[in-house]
Amino acid sequence: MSANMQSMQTKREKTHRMVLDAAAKLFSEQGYHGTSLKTIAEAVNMQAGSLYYHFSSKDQLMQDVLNKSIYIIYSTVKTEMNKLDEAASFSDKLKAAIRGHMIAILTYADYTSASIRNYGQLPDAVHYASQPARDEYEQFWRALFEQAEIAGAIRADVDKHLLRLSIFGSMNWSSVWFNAQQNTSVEALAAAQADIFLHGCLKQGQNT
Amino acid sequence: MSANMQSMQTKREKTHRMVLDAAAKLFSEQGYHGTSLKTIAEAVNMQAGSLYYHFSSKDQLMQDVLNKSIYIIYSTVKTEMNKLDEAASFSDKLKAAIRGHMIAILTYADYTSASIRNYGQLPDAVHYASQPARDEYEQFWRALFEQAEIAGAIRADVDKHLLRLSIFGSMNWSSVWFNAQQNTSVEALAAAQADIFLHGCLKQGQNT
DNA sequence: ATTAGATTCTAACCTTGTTTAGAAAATGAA
DNA sequence: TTCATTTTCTAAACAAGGTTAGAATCTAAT
Repeated sequence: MSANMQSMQTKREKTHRMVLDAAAKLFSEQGYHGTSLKTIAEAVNMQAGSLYYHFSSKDQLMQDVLNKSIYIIYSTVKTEMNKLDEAASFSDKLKAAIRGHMIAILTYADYTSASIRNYGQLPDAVHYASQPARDEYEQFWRALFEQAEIAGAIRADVDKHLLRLSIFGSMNWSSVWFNAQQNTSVEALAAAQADIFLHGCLKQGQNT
Repeated sequence: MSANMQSMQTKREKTHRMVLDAAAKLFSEQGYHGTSLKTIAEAVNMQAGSLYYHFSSKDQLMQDVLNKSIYIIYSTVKTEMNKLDEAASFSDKLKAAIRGHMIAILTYADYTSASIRNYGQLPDAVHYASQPARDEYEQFWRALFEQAEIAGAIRADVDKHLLRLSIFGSMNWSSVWFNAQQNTSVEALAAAQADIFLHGCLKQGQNT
């Protein structure tokens, strides 16, 4: 083993990641059941059987994609939240959370889209394995809205439950239509998305 | 053939519909590739091979589910739009369109969810076959927003393209989490959904 | 009850998919 | 170069899926 192996990745780690990346991309494009190990192997110039040196099963492969996806999203959101002042308003906090979620989704579209688009269509074991991480992330958003309610920032007649699900729906669906080449920057998109949810689309005063 | 066959369904039609319903439900729950013909057949107490008396292939079955889904959504939206006065405001029109789309999605969740959740994960031939109908429906929404822009109803700084995609994302995602038993009425949900997009969630004047 | 037509079943075909075990090849330190 | 270790391939096992042809069954009008 060479001396400078401590900081750089071993071949094993590099290949492991290449396979995971290819799997994420294919799972997002063709779905879990629609993607065969042969297809994944071809994407990294290998034979299907060889994948088993890196992963114990197809389920395990999907599970790793899911976990990485959830980790990426949550940690990006945390990072954006941590940039805020102590005295940040709810509006700022919500914008930051949306920005983080959007950045994660659009920057790592293969992973996040693989996670979102296969939600509910996976073998039970795979689904359950990623449930705790998903629950924890959902809890973060619930808390954010509770906090906003206490602060009196949100209109009282807005259903917080629906609001959260609406925002999630919009953000997650963007992983389907977003095109890195032809669209504006991720930052701008995130800001526009937040703006719609905070202020709506009608001109002020227009109500009928 | 009995005499009163003109108004009632033949056995063939009844079974055809039962199979289609079962397929829609399973495609929505487990995805197109995750659902086998054997599973669909079991759901209607038949053998897999028997399905071929009613459908020429699995692809054809999915195509019929897609077409029915798009038809249901678009025609429900048209119905809601037609209830409006000549002089209806853009706000009213958008509310009506959202109401129609939501009613369709939540009332026929098996079909619409099968369509939405398998979007982009289907064999090319199946995908392309339903593209024209989808395009036509999308065109309806584009026109609605253009109309609104001309009327000056929408804030000028809102990207209409993003707005449309956001609304679609929220509405479509509701087919995943909606639970007919535990949730409030479809009408109420649709109204709340529209309200969020028209006015946002912030209290008036609250801007930072 | 008979019989033609409609509907479903049975049994196979062929392909494809996941997985495994052992052989083969590649790697890199001594 | 040598050799132990890591990595990949080959080949097969085994299950499951879509599809088809023909037999069997059911249905309803006569």
